[in-house]
Amino acid sequence: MATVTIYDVAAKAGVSIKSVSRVLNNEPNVSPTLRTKVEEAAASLGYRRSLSARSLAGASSSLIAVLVDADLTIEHWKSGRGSDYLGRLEFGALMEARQVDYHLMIELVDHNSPDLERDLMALLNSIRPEGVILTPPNSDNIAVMDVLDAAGTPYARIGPEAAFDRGFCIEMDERRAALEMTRHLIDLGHTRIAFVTGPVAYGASRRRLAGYRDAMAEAGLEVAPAWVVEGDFTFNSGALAMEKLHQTAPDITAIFASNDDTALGVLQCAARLGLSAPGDVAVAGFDDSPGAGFSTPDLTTIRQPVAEMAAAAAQRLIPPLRRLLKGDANARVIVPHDLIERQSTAQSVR
Amino acid sequence: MATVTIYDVAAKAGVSIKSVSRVLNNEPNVSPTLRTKVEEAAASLGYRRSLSARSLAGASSSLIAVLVDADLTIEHWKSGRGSDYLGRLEFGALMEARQVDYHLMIELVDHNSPDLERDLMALLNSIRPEGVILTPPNSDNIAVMDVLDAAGTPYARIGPEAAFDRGFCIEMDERRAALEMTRHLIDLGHTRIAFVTGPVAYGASRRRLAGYRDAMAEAGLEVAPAWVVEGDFTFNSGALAMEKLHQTAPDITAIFASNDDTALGVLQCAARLGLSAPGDVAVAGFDDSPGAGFSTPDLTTIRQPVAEMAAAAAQRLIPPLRRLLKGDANARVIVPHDLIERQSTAQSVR
DNA sequence: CTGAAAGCGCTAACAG
DNA sequence: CTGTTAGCGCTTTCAG
Repeated sequence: MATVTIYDVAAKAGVSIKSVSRVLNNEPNVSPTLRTKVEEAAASLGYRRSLSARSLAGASSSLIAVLVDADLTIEHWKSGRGSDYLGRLEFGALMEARQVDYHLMIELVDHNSPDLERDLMALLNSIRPEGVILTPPNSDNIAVMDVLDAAGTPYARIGPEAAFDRGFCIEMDERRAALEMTRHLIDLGHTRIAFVTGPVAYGASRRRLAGYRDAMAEAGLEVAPAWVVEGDFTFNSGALAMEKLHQTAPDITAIFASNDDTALGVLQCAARLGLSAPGDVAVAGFDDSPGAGFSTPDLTTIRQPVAEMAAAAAQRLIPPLRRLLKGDANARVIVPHDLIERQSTAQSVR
Repeated sequence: MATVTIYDVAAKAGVSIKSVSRVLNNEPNVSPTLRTKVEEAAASLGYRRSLSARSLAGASSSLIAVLVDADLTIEHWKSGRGSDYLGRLEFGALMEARQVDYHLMIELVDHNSPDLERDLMALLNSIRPEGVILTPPNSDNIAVMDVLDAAGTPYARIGPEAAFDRGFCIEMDERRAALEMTRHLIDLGHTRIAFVTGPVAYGASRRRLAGYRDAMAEAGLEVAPAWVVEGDFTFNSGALAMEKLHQTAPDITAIFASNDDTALGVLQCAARLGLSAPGDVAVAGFDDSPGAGFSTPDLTTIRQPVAEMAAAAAQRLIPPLRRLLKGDANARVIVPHDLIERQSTAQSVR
């Protein structure tokens, strides 16, 4: 396992190490002959540049760091609310990164740790990533962005809520998606459509609610106050909302919940109340979380394009990829979503 | 953003860089005074060693690579069968790694690419990880293990199927878990219990089936041939199995499916056939995938301790952590699982 | 117990 | 177009 170094390649090709370096980095001023010689030597030796040497010598570290929130992850488990969000995110970023030999490093941060800034600074100091991908809730963490800006490290924020002038913002149009889903229900013949919100503190909740209202207004449908019930993105809150709606607005024919967990709760409670879905009440969710496809009935929902968002982030953070984007590398990107139609909204209203 | 180097710390502490290095690496022969001085200087400067410099100078790279299969991930999405497996795995490894300032790198590999060996070798050459975590199906990829062995890079295999003498094997006792689940059904009063298998090619499938048979035998219950139906870990195969069982073995009172997706399919088909669960038929799954907690009824299942397995892997791969393990660092680890009792097996047989 | 010197593999600046 | 010379920040010799 003798390590193959640039010297070995240079020796084999009969040139200087600088020439090898030039070829490897696609620098100008290299004769085709030399290029060929070097490439052949490198290939035959199975040579690969050492990341650390490169990084130490001042070139790119070829590293993208993904900052994942520890608290949120733990909370998700405890509440039994896991998702493949992270897996999809990483995959999307990785598919881009691997093309140009970049690597992905996953780091845990506590978004409300008092040492956050010190820790983050230390992290940057120690691994020197070329770019950082911020996942919620760190996508909106001012302290994190400040440290990153101070370090001069570019960052992409997945699903940011505000301050859209900082970093690269990679989003989906949640308001629009909620509008489309509501419109979908209206097209199915529903007119009395209830909405279960998420926690008011979340911008996503507010945007989804706004989209619902947009669609209703657009169709000239009034929204009775009783139709909008507060939830908190959990299964339980969905069940409670269903119960409440059953009492205060029994004449509704469709319920649009702010996320899938909530919608699943609605579904379960409806069954308990003897209401069939979609027969008595159509139900729609948001996120396309795992499980949405396996409920009875399976859930009509909006698929968040997580992998695509991560890919867009990677394209903006990795210089060789950004160059390919040319002028399209806007700082704010809206990635298209999908409406996935399943059984929970299957038939039109009787 | 002037980078803080070991020289800055040495200057501030009034010692040589070698002394700083000694303190940082917990080397012997350091006077307490010196140690304190250095530690204070380092802390006040917010100093953090550069990973690349350390790695280049021949010390540990402080890197653990996680090899994730690209094909499998893509396939999971297409089939709508996402899970939080990867998220849990990374979290478990990260919680250990961060304690000793190790980092996690995620790499995609195609387990059946023809260039697998070349690519992997190049990867090792370029990032020089201290250890590698192999996730299925690469946990059993001989070619991968050969490359790793040749490079002298330690590796931990999550959920290996065979060749238990290679690398660190981190497993759960699937046979035992299946036995316990079956026993649980028997304790509930069931005697006619069906089993839906996974794909025969998977060792996990075979072990789960064996556990089922163990428990039945142990209770002196015979297994009618019609009770064991072949599935393939998908939702659809569960629905098909339920249909088949309804025709060929209508008198069964419980169904144990090899994984949650399959169990969810069973559940849905049962509902379609007018069978209530758990009233007419109790249903149990395996994996505790997201969604298992949100079905109607929610699913009794076995929780795979993925995070714990990853933690065990990290402990064995990261030298400073392994030292803490002392003699307990066996090459083969069985991590305890949990049986999660939910509504789908709620009441005992009528 | 402590320090000075050498060099890991690479790129950057400066020559030719 | 190509090569030489210094380092990057650290750990490892090897001397005190």
